[in-house]
Amino acid sequence: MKTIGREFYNRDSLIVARELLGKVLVHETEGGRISAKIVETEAYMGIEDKAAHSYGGKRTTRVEVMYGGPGCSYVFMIYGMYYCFNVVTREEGIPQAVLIRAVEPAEGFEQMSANRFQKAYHQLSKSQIKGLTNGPGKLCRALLIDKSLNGEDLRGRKLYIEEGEGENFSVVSAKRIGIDYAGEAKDYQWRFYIEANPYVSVK
DNA sequence: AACAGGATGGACT
DNA sequence: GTCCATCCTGTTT
Repeated sequence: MKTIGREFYNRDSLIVARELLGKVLVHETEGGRISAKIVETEAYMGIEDKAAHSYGGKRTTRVEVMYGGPGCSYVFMIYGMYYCFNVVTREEGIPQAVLIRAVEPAEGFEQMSANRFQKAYHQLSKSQIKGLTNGPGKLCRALLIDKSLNGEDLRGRKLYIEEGEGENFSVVSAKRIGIDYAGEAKDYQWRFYIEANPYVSVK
């Protein structure tokens, strides 16, 4: 399958967020290949977006990779126990990103199951299967994504995104999640997901 | 189904 | 010292 190139990411997050739906996130780990289809994303539009970590041009150690070139990862810790995985968009100096909020498992079910619940996949309950990767913190656990992958070039051999099957689906846009502090920006419909997909975090 | 509360630590002021 | 781009569990409708 074809890895997605730099120019794909060198556009506004609002476009990239939509187009990442249906693409496949791959992590080649020591325990094998884990992959999953991207089913829910959120656009963070940088300087003018009150919900973005880079709002107002804020430039700290944490957000530094958002100012780098397109197609790198931005991984940050949230609430002391979870990580969130983003793809950096736009050219160097313009700090935008797309948060990957939910994915649908494709390969590496046993590893994901162990990473999330320390159990074999066939031992999972129905709710555990449904909850395997349907949230930004959950998918990072399942795919073994942590701070050590911050700034990783997503066109490398370790962590990358591939073209999907090109199947047809409808895209739903909705308000972003968990950003009530962001003033009027909290109501922007900058979250996108594949309609009726069971792994979407919030309908 | 909806809500309440707690876990837990790094980044930032 | 305060704030999180979250998740899980228990309790109440």
